Amino acid sequence: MIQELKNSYGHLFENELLEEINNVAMFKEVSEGIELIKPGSYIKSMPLIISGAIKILREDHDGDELLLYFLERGDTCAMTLSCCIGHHKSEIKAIAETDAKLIMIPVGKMEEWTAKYKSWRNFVFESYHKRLMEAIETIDSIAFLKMDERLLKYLKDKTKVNNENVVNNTHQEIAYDLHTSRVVISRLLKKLEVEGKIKLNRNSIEIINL
Amino acid sequence: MIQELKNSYGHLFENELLEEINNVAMFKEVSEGIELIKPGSYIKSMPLIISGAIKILREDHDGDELLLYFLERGDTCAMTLSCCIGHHKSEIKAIAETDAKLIMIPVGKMEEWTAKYKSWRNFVFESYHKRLMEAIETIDSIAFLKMDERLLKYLKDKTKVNNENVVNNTHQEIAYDLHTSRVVISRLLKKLEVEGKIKLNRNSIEIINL
DNA sequence: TGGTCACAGTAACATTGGTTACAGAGCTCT
DNA sequence: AGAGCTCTGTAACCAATGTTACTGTGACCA
Repeated sequence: MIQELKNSYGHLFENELLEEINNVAMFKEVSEGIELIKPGSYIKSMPLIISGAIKILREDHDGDELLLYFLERGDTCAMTLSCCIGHHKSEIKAIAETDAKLIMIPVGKMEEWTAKYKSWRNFVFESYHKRLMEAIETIDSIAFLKMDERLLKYLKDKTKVNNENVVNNTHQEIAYDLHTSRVVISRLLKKLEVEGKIKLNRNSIEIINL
Repeated sequence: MIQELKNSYGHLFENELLEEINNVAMFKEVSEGIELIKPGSYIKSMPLIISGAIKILREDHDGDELLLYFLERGDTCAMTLSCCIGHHKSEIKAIAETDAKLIMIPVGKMEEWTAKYKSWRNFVFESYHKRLMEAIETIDSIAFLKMDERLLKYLKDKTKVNNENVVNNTHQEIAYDLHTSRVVISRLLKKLEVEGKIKLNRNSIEIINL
């Protein structure tokens, strides 16, 4: 584990902290589609992402959902952070977007490291900042963009986190993430295909030129 | 200053920290409508709110804006926090919603106190958590609610932070906060008046029963 | 090979929200 | 009182998005 840890977090943490993490943390591999966090649950450990991507969703009382953002290598979940520290319930849902490798850190250590390591404090603050900015960026998208622009942004984000130019999703799945209906997505995707920006196939979308 | 500080933050911080704050911080009074933070600016001190309310807005490239949330007594600005610590630019706009009293803490002390005082760390983390939750609540509103419900929520929030059952705003001002048009707001307000929930006057809205 | 199923395409329509235009009402200043 | 201003009410219309319903098609399986 120590090697993977160093690859992803070596530039952030001093050796002593890396050692500590290596001693107490648990390595975890998850497959695409696995639900990592359920809304309303309490969380006992905090994930550092080594590889892969996690998608973070918000769910309303009717079970409607909306994609908030993706987490990637070097990221951690700010919601988990504050749940661990403040002992709040999770307010979000996390699903493995791809197969992913995680390092799970027990809650107890976090408070201790926050006092002890400046690099850890910086990491935690930086994580909060990034997540807050992502949430605000999501607000921008919903408030200021029309659905066609949101869809474009979605496709771009997807290709980025998946690191390939094919999006393997049905129109219905995309509709859930953007909190709209399947028909709307089909309509807009068709338009993008006519414009030559994408190529539509069953269960997948090939990105030509966004 | 020390007395007002103790009234608002005495339950959060130990005496030693309160003393330190008292020594280095600057007391500041602002009038309603004053712009405290401009988007794109760098921030050199962090405000603790003693009284009054601050409204936090997001602005897009065209100057369109959207209300994110209000800050009240006991709150601080998470954006300022991360700007100070991470030396990022401000991504938001802050305007005094009412006359307000603030205590301004110089950036330099924050890092120091984070290492030194557990209560300060908790305060900072708790602030981040609250702001992240407020941002997500805003996402909920935009994504899941229709304009009439958003307007209702807005009126409720307003009466809460202003602590009175009259909202002193024009329809145009409300429209800006909710990022819609004046006509839409007038239309919906009229509907609420017909339903007996509010009473409309020039430049103000009396809340009867939301 | 035919049945079944999930997925995608499309039309027709409903609803919400945004736009334009104009009239009237209240305030302020002279 | 009258001019000029801002604010509000309302109608008519338009655009974007959501809904319903139906069709076709590829994939898979018995």
